[in-house]
This record gives sequence, structure tokens and C-alpha cells, in this order.
Amino acid sequence: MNTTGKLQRKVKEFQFRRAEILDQAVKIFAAKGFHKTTMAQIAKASGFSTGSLYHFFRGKEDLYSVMVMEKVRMMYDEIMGAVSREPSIDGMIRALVISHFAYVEHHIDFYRLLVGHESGLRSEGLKKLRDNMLDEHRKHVEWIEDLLRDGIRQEVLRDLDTKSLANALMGIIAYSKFAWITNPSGASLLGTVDDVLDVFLRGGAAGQEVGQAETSVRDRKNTTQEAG
Amino acid sequence: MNTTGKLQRKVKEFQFRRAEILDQAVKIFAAKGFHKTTMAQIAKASGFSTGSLYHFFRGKEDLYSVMVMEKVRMMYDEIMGAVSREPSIDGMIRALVISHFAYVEHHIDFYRLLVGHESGLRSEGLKKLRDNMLDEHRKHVEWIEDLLRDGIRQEVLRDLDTKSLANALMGIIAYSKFAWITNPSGASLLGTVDDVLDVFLRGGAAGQEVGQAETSVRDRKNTTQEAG
Amino acid sequence: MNTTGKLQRKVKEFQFRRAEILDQAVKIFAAKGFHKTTMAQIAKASGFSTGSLYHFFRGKEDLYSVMVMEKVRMMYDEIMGAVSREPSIDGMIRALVISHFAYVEHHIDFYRLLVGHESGLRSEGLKKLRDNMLDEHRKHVEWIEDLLRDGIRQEVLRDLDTKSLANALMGIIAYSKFAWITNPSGASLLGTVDDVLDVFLRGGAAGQEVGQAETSVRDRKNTTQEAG
Amino acid sequence: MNTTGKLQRKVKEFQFRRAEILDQAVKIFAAKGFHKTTMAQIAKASGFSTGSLYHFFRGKEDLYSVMVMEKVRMMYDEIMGAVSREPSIDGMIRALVISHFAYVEHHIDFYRLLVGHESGLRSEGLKKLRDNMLDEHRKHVEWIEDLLRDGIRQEVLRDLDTKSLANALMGIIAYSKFAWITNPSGASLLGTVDDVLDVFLRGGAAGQEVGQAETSVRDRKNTTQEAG
DNA sequence: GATGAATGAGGCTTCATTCAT
DNA sequence: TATGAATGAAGCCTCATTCAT
Repeated sequence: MNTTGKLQRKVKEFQFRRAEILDQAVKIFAAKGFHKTTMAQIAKASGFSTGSLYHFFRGKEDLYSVMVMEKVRMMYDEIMGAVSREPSIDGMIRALVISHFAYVEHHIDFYRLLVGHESGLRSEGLKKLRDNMLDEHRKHVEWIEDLLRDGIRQEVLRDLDTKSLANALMGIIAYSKFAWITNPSGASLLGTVDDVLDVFLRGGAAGQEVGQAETSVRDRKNTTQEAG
Repeated sequence: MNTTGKLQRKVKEFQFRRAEILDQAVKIFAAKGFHKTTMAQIAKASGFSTGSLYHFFRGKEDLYSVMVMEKVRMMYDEIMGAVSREPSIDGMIRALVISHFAYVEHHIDFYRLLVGHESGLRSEGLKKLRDNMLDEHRKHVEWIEDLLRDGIRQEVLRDLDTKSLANALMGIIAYSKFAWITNPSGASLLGTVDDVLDVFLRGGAAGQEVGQAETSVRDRKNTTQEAG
Repeated sequence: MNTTGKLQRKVKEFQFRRAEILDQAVKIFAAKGFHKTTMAQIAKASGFSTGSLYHFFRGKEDLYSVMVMEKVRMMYDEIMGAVSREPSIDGMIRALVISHFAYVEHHIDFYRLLVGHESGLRSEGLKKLRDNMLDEHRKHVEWIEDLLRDGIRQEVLRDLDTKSLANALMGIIAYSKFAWITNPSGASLLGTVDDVLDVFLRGGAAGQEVGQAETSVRDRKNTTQEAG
Repeated sequence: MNTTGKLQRKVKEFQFRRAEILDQAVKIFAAKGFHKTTMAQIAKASGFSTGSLYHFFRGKEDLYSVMVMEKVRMMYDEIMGAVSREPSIDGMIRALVISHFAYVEHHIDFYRLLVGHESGLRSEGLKKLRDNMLDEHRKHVEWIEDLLRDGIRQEVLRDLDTKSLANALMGIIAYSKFAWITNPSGASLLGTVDDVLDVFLRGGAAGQEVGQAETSVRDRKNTTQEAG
């Protein structure tokens, strides 16, 4: 028990220190990019010596990759968790948009890093990171496809190619995030959720008999004004 | 006159050589990224000495920036040109999607470079590039907004916030391109145009009276085959 | 008495552990050389922590030096011991060759280390090692000289400069060892003892009347002064 | 012709500069060993910037390897050249010793480097160097064997195993060089040529009638077969 | 005594840019 | 104008050694 306790404390401390490094690293990488960030900067910011960083990570690329993947997974987990807590398909789709937007607003640093991330990689190590990121993303989109498939089965959604539907939804979400982070307009991203949903669900085309659908959306719009 | 002719020839040659350099540069930058590409490589590929590159460009960042901006402008010009040739709003929206997709398929190298482009800013020079790219992009989206505004005025599109509409359209297009270049599925990107338009115009939600809208889309499909 | 016993046990344990470290160290140093061997590797191989190594040795160079010198002394002791057990000069010379060869065959690891040892001096500590090794070697050769001097006195050997004789004997022995360890021919080194002795004792020249050969050499000496 | 001339001058200058670097490098490597020598030191000594060294050599190991191999080959060439100019076998053997000794005396720096060379290698690059050095050495010894074989054919040398003879000769020579460079005695190495030849040719054993000596050895040979 | 995490100095190498020819 | 050799700053990483626990 004594030994075990010691070991556990050690492991915990190790994880704690590691996390501290990663936290500082995100900020710096986000601000200056992978290449312009130096190990010395990360070391200084996290209160360690350069050498110590190598106790936690095999090298700069490893540190970067680990950090990105860890955050990426946390992001998708958080989003999918929030979505899963919704009972209806409608609610889930809405939750998807909301949690995506919320994540960006709450993790601007990391998101900026993602946007600025040079996915044109090279050095084996980073190539692997790229693949891992794409994999994780693919899995997320496939999970969304499953969601949409359910929606179709429940006749909440039209019977379209799920891939196309998912791409559209993901595209609108991703681009909204990009546009928001890219434009220094003070407005909240979450404030656009209803518009996003409206367009995704009802489309842009005018039609004579739309009233009903429109109403339902507007209703929701009026109840859930803003979120973050 | 003799002098003028000589001068003109010189200017022409200068432009010609410069273009040759840029052409080789895209390929290399696309393949290896900004940082891993060396001036020596560009020099060798374009048949010049390293020193000569500095007659045409102020430095590596300048060369890269100029190249990117030139291609970006050409891209938007080509796309907007194709769209402008369409008489109807319907046709123009369709042409927008088509020409965006066509551009990617015909300029994979450059597009890959764009996707892999580390938009994380850093060195003053590249920060300016980033801003220029964003500006150009913004202008394009605003132009799309104008287009959509016309559509609303003509009651082809619903009276939604044009920003939201434009973001949705741009998002679906952009993400489709990203998904396509990212996935090694052999299918043509242009083959998905109808699906993209369908989702964008009619949305994903199921509704009672759908027959009519579908027809209108299919009609349009038959009139504006291909673009770029 | 109790205290003394404890102390003795401690000293014994200390020596035991120290020896264990040295034993592991030879192998690693032999395999990877001084510079590429890390304290961590030695620690791991000998089952101690890096810190513990510093209870036994002042540092890496000290560990290396001590290890080398210990083995070197053991080597010469073993060789000289074997030689001393011989009654005749003839036997002693023969035993010298045999025990030299035997030592290499039985301690290939260490011998490989010796051959690969960077005797190019550098850091004070290793400079001292170099000097110690040379001293030990010199003492060995001087001891051989004494042996040969006895041989001359007993008229078993020609009355030549003992230095030259010793150098020749040592040279033939050393080079044979080097050639053997360097060439992956499976043959035993000990199998060449007779040949070595034959050449050393009787020389390579053919001819009954040794006097003449000597003359011819002297003659030549006068004609071919210098070469490089 | 103009172009050719320019090119030739360039190549010449390149070679000249390269040689200058190598010359400085030998000295430093000889004094401090491979590991303790820094590129900065070589750069400074040869009047170049560190970066410039990389125009001439791929890296530190390359610089070292190239330098060693170049000198090693020159050494053997010079020695074999001097030997070849002798008409008789006697003369050639004598010239071999002389030129070996002369080379050391005239290239103490390089020889010191050779002696201190850590032949326990590692990093692929240096492992190759080791192999090349051994190859070159082997070729030299084989060439000596041929020489000795001729000697046997001409009945200048006894009909012994040429390998043993060559090893003995090479051993005596090498060890003499080692002993000389290792001992700070002011005496010339070349002064010992006759002694070396005397021992090698006539051996150390006393006895007018060589036949007898032979018998005694052979006798021993038959009694003490093998040892370890 | 034993441990092993932390330290931090120092070296090899790259490559954009300049400038003498 | 064209060349390309020379520059030199800057960064990643290793590892012997220390010292708090």
C-alpha cells in the first residue's frame, strides 16, 4: 500500500506536469505556429528546463502531435457527449451545432492552432499526426452520418445521401467557425445557431408552401436565443 | 522606337521568366510545404541560380506570397467569370458550385498547397499574405452574398440573412472540396454537384410537399452542364 | 566485534556490487564505445539507479578508467604469472605468446574494447587513463626485456639490443592478436603459436651462414639511406 | 576554352580550399580526438565559416572519414611506391621498414590520430570508415605477402607460411612505430631500421648453425601442441 | 544509502541571403 | 545581369551529474 501509494502519487504528478506543459504549449503553438515555436519557449513558459521536456515527450514533433491529438479527441468527445444527451434527433442536430460552436468559443487558442495548422506535413512524425487527425475527423463525420441516418428513418430528414447531408452539415458548421474566428466581429458564434439550423434543415430555396416548417424553426429560434 | 522595342522585349522576358519560376514553385511548395522548400530547390527546378531568384522576388516569403496571391486571384476570377456568364440566379448558383469544384479538380497541386498552408501567421511577411488571402476570400464571399441577395429579391431564395446563406453555401462547397481532396476515393467531385445543390436549396428536413422543389432543381440541372 | 563484522560485510557487499557494475560496463563499453555508452545504460544493466553509480565511482570517466585499469592489470598479471611458472627461458617465451593469445580468446569483449579504445587523450581524466595504460604496458615490456636479457645471458638468445628484441616479440604478438580479432576467420589464434615462435626465434631469412645476411643488410644500409 | 579555363580554375580552387580544411582538420583531430573536436574549431582554423564546411563535406563524420581515408591511401601509396623502386627483395624489405618509419616521422600528426583513432565505431558512417581502413590495411599486408612470397621463391627467405611472415614483419614495424610515438625519447625511429631487419631476418635465437635452432623449435612444437 | 527527475551547457547542421566576380 | 560560394544565426537534442525525497 505504501509502495502503491507512492507510485500513484508519482504517476499523478507526472501527468500533472505533463498537462502543464501541454497547456502552455497550445498557447505558444497557437500564437506562433509549429515552426516558429522553440522548445526553449515551451520550457520557459511551463517552468521546466529544455532537457526536462524530453522526459515527457520524445521531441518537438512528439510534443506537438500528442498535444494536438489529445485536444482533438477531447473536443470530439465533448461534442458527441453533449449531443448524446439529447432525446430527439432534432435536439441532437441542434446540440451538434451548439457544442461545436461552444467548443470554439471556449477554446479559441486551440482552435486557432487547428486553423493555422500546416496540414501539409512532411517529417514522418507529422505525417502520422495528419493521418490521425483525419481519422479522428472521419470518425466524427461518420458518427454524424449515423445520426442523420436515424433522422431519415424517423422521417425527420429527407431521404438523401447521408454522405452529402453530413458533408453539408459539417461544412456549414466548420465554415461558420472559420468565418467567426477569422473575423474580429464581436458577435457570439452561438447566436447564429438558429440561422445555421434553418438553412441546413429548410434550405435556401424559396417555395410556396413552407409556412409550416418555417414556423417550427422560428419557434425554436425564439425560445433558445443565444447560448454562450 | 528601337529602345522601346528592346525595353518591351526585356519586360516580356522578365515576366516570362518570373512566371516560369512561379510555376515551378507551386509544385514544390505544394509537395513539401513552405518550410521544407528551399530556394535552392526552386532555383534548380526553374533553371536559375539562387542569386537570380532575388532579381525577381525580394526573398522566399515574397516569392511564396506573390505566387499564392496570384493563383488565388486567378482562381476567384475564373470562378466569378464562369458564374457571371449565367443568365439566371439558379444557373449562377449552380455554376458557382461547379466552377469551384472544377477548379480543385484541375489544380490539385495548388489546392493541396492551400489546404496545407500554415495560415498560422508568424513573420510579418506571411502575416500580410494571410491577411491578403482572407481579404480576397472575404471579397469573394461578399460577391456571393450579392448574388444571393439578388436571388432573394427575385424570390428564388428565401429571405434569410444573406451572411448565413452565403456561409452555408461557401461551407458546403469548401467542405466538399476538403473531403474530396482528403479522401482517396476515385469519384469525381463534380458528380456531387446536384446533391450539394439539393441540400443547399431544399435543406435536409423532411416536409410534406416536396415534389415541386425537386422538379425545379432537376430542371436547372439540365440547363447548366459543367463550367470550368 | 559485532561492528567489525557488520563493517566487513558492508565492505564486501560494496566490492561485490562494484564488481557487478564493472562487469556490465565492460560489455557495454566494448559494444558501443566510450562516448555512445551512457550512465543510464550501465545503471540499467547492473540493476542500479544512475545515482547509485556515483556512490561507487566519481563519474563516467572514473568508472571507465577504473574498469580498464583493473582489467589491464589482471591481464598482465595473468600473463606474467603463467610465464613465471615456466622453468626455462624457452618455455617462458613460448608461454608468453600462448598466454597473450589465450587471454584474447578468453576475453574477446575486453580486447575488442582495448582495440577500439580511443587513446587520443582529451579530458584530463582520460589522459591520465592513457598514461596509466601506457605505464602498465611499458612495465610489461620492460619485464619482457628482463626475460630476454636472461635469455641472452644464458645464450639462448642472440646478444641483440634487448629493446629491439622485446619490441619485435611484442609486435609480433600484438599484431597477431589484432589480425585475429579483426579478421572473422574461424581459426584459433593459439594454433599459430609455433609459427610465431619460429619466426621470432629463427627469423625469416634463408641461408646457413647468418653472418653473410648481416653483412648484406649493413651494405644496403649504406646505399638506401632514407625513403620518405 | 574560356569556359573550360574558368571551370578548371574553379575546380582547382575548390580542391585547394578543401585540402586546406583537411590539413587543419588533421591537426585538431589528432590533438583532441574525433568527439572533442568541433566543427567550429575546424572552421576557425581553416578560415571558413561553419556553414562553408558543409560545401565541402556532408558533415563532421564525412569530413573525418574522407580525411582519414585520403591520408591512409596516400600513406600506403607512398610506402609501396618507395618499395617498388628497389630492385632486390632484400632492398624492398628494407625499404618497406624505412618508408614506414619515415612516414611516421614526417606525419606525426596524422599518425598520432591513427593511433588514437577510436576504431570501436558506431554511427553507420564511422563503421564504414573502419571497414575501409581495415580493407586498405589488409590490401597492404597482402601486398607484403606477395613480396615475401617472391622472397621465398628467390630463396632469400625461408619457406614459411607467408601470412605468418607478413604478420611478423608488419607487427614489428607497427609496434616500433607505436613504441616510438608513445615514448618521448628523442631518438630517430629510422635509426632502428637495422635492428628491426636483423631481428626479422635472423631471429632472436642464438646458435651458429641454424639447423640446430630449427630442431629445437620443432621439438618443442611437437611436445607442446596447443595450450588454451 | 538509494533513487531518478531535473538540469542546462554545448554541438551539429540548415538555409535564406549577400556580394564579389 | 547572372552566378553560386560564403556566411552565421539559431534550434533541437543528449546526457553526465546533482540533490531532494
